[in-house]
Amino acid sequence: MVAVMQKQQHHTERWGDLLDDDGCDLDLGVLLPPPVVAGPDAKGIKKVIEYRIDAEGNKVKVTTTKRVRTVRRSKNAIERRSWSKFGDAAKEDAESRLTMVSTEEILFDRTSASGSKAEETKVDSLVKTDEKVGGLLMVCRTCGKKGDHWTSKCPYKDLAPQQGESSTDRPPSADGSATPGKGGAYVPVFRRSGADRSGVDVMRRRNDENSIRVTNLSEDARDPDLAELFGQFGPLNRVYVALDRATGESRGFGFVNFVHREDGEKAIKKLNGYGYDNLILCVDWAAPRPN
DNA sequence: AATGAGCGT
Repeated sequence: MVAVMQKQQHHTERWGDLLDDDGCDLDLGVLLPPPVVAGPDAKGIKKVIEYRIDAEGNKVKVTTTKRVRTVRRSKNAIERRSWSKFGDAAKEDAESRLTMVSTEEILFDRTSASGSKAEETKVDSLVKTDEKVGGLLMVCRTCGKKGDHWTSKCPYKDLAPQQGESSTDRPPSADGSATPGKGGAYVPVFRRSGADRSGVDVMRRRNDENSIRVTNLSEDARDPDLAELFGQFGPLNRVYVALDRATGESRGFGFVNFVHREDGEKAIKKLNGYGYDNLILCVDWAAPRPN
């Protein structure tokens, strides 16, 4: 709300006279009283009293009253202030070193990914050789099928026990073919005699379910940084910052897998929109990983 | 603006 409170007597000087040669109104400040600022008070009301010259050259007192936007922090932002420090800030005496003015010249150009054609061709031929050999040797350790798929591609691989567990249940048969059950029907490892059938410890599923995607990561945030930041909410299965394979630079996003989904929920609520390094994190559930 | 690796009988 701007109100012209009071017109004072007609000023004899004209705009042109008040301006210097460049048209700058440098002299105005001298001719007019300085503005007076009051508040904002408890209700956020701020008053400014200033003097101006209006279009007709009249000296005018202007009182401006407005409600000033109070600095409103999100509940999360307030709560974050009570967090214990992590990263560099956790180090003793770090406070004074965290923020500094750099005199370095900083270039923002990014080098393009390198990799020569010659190398690629070489790798290609190696892969072909491998496949020839692999075609003969490829026997899935989980289901015993030959020449069909690698162990890691086995449709039963998610049900396979952890390495070193119950693998002694059934030594490989003499002919080298692994683990067909009695009568020839396939018996998954976890159902074979002596195996723990509780389905709790033995079934090792790769848990990609509680996977969270973090984008807008700063260039120098790495796995341990994510682990530290997200680990505050609960145990993690995995932390991964996507790197450019050629340059090793961070691609600015990453993933975090929580053991418990609720912890993931909390992390998203608290960290989405959270400023980390110089950027505002974007945190949400990740889309399932493609094959 | 943006959705992840590698191991290899």
